[in-house]
Amino acid sequence: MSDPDSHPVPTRLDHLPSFLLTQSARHVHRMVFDRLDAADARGHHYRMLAALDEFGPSSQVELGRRCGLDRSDVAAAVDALADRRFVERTPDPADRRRNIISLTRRGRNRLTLLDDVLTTVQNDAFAALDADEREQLTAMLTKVVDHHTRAVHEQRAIVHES
Amino acid sequence: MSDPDSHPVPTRLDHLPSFLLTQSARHVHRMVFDRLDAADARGHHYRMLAALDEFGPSSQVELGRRCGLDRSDVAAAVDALADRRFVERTPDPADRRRNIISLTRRGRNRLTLLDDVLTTVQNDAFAALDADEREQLTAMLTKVVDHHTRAVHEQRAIVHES
DNA sequence: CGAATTTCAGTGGAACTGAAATTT
DNA sequence: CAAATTTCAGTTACACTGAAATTC
Repeated sequence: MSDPDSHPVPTRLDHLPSFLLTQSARHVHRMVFDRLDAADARGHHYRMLAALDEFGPSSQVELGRRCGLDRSDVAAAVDALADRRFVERTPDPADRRRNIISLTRRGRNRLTLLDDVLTTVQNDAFAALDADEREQLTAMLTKVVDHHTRAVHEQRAIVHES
Repeated sequence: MSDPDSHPVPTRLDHLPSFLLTQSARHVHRMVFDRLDAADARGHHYRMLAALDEFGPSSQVELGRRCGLDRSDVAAAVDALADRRFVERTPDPADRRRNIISLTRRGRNRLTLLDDVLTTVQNDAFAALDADEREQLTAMLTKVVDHHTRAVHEQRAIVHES
């Protein structure tokens, strides 16, 4: 009671995957956030730059889907990156509803810098795990994410059939 | 382009543990949230009831530490549970700064109900993993969480030494 | 005095909803 | 007409900060 460091977690929670997942995500997210913040960046900045680098110029919805950003938040995120000349936003001549977002040279350099930041923070955030364990972890988290993504697809397919 | 279901994730992110962790936590959290919402509950309600059930009556800070709730959010959470008679808040006669939070019989029943909800949703949220994989996952997430918790302790110890 | 507990007011990132305007 | 894209205004759960009041 008098020891401020004694706060055992209820075993019920201690064995609850969803709780462990939420807690660890919180810790890791905070570390990532702090490091990116020190570099004047946000998590979705890195994600968007990475998506543009790998898949080339794309529309905003496409970009949002690729890096797990809500349709409605892409606009502001692109604004922030365009303000600093990391990306360019140009109207699509072939479909005038769309904007085409493309990576600039500055954006590519920025991505390289953030790559370093992210690599470093992974080592700190997952210092408790050795290389094997990290691979196991990513493998299982990948399964979880894929399963959910597939579920969303099926849901959408049902809607489309109606 | 025309296929709305084609939104591959950049491989850079696909292999980034922090990204996978955040994404899966988001999916799982949403499922848990929805089920609990249907039962008129929040995640921290379950956590608090579980902590009270396992460790017995405790102060609010203690409760917060045990279930990962910020000191400042415990008050409102206790309010919500006390309003529905799931917990009782009584001043501690031995230390009048403290409130003692204790589980009521209704609270215990509530916990039983939420136990069912949580067990069910785990099966859905982690349906992509078999029993072995789930154990591996929880084992590794436990390591990650413990490591971070320990880091926080050390930080506090340093502050205390000054 | 310092330290701990409760409490409140407020901040801020993040995910999301709904809807309007434009274009296909 | 319906459907897709961008955009904006607003909501909400959540984690957190800072500070006041009380008590040890």
